Amino acid sequence: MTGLRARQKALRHERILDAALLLFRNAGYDAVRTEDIAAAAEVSVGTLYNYFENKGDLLLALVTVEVEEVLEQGTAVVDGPPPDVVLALDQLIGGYYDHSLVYLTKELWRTAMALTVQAAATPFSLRYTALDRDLMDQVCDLVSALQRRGLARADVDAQAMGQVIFNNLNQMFIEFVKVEGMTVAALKEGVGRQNATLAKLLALPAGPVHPAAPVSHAGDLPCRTGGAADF
Amino acid sequence: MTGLRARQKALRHERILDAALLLFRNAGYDAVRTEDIAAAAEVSVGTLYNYFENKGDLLLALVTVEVEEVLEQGTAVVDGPPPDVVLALDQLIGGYYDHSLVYLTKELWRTAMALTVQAAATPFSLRYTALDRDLMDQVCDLVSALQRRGLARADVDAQAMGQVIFNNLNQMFIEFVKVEGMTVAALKEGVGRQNATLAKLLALPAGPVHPAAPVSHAGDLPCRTGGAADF
DNA sequence: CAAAATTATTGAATCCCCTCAAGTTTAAAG
DNA sequence: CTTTAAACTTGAGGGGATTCAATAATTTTG
Repeated sequence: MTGLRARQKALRHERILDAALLLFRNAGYDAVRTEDIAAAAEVSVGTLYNYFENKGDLLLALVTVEVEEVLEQGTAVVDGPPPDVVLALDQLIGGYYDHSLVYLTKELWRTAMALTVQAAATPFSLRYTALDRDLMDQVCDLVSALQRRGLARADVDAQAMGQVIFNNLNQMFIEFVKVEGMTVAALKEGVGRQNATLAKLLALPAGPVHPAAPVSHAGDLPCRTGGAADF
Repeated sequence: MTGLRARQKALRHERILDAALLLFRNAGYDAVRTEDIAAAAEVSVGTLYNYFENKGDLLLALVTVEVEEVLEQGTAVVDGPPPDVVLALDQLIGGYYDHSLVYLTKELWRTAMALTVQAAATPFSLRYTALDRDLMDQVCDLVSALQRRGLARADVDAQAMGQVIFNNLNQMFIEFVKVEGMTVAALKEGVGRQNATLAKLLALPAGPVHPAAPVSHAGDLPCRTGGAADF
């Protein structure tokens, strides 16, 4: 069986995360002191910093759980999208948005997104950035899938289009969490209008397409986004 | 002539901003203490807080200057865009990007963008949000202008398309400032590829367009973005 | 099983942002 | 030119995140 030390470590780790989530949700990120979290988790402040780099990293650990679930949920849509560009985008992106407030509040999202922009390289900040990349790839994959099924123009760079769609939905989400009063429905409506505009352009031309310059697909491989870090 | 008090106030205000910019640029935002800024500006810490809400507000005051100049510079492109969608977008957006590192460093941009996401309602945070809105409107206006000149499909919602293009360029800028090693050229290349993809779809169809469902333009009025706050 | 080695925990001390009561300077009133 | 009022400046102190030297718990070794 696993050593005592390992078991205690896992227990403490979980107690800290649980305590942080509860306190953050109830009182808000800023109002919660590291001392409060430590007390609720029945450890000392020093121990808390043994498990997480800093207060922000603790929040990001919670956020990554949320994003992982969203990502998992999205695979179903990519694998079997509705037979329509608008519907497919609405379903994938709507799924993201619907899930976003299950664990976290807008205030926690604001703080988390702020942290990922500035915090250079804490473990969970890197993890979050990777997950963001995965989400973008998922959108790219959906565009590809729609093309393969003949539901969208094939002579379009699916990766570039996916990036645009993702960056837009991401930025719109930021606006959403910045405005306390805005509902998920309103967010969906705004993004829906933008996606409808793109979908219209992605629709197949009336006549049969002369297959000029179809973008190479590398078979059915999912499209991996060329990373900014590669530049 | 203006009273002594008013003159001293203006002087102090400027000294504080100058000192902050110099120190922030040289040492980085986090490494500079409010005490350092106060000392460099020859005021006390308390006075500094009489002029700005907090350390972040001081940075945002510097950022808004940058954005105001970018916005001003962009009007020329909207008023007389190059006769091609790709060129027009490259010129407007390239102008934004080229200007971005004149006063500020990537680190300062990261901090500033993080602040605008979380800081609900300090004076300069609101000011920055408004400027961001103006930038988005400028992109929308450019799309409109291209349509009016017959350079882009008229049956496209210019506002929605402008929002998408802006959100994308904005998000790409965030990625740019997150990666220290990435050059402006690399940023432009990435966004250029995305915009080229959109531009291709925006191009006029080969034959004469049957004017089905042209989006109403409300004359030549610039398009004001429906605000998130309106929901 | 006791001693040594390793790994974790602890909380007092440090650092920095920001506040506010007391003091100072400028302007207005008499 | 005083006196009074208004506006502004000041810096010590409060509060919270983070560190680290001392201490304790667990594991390994002989």
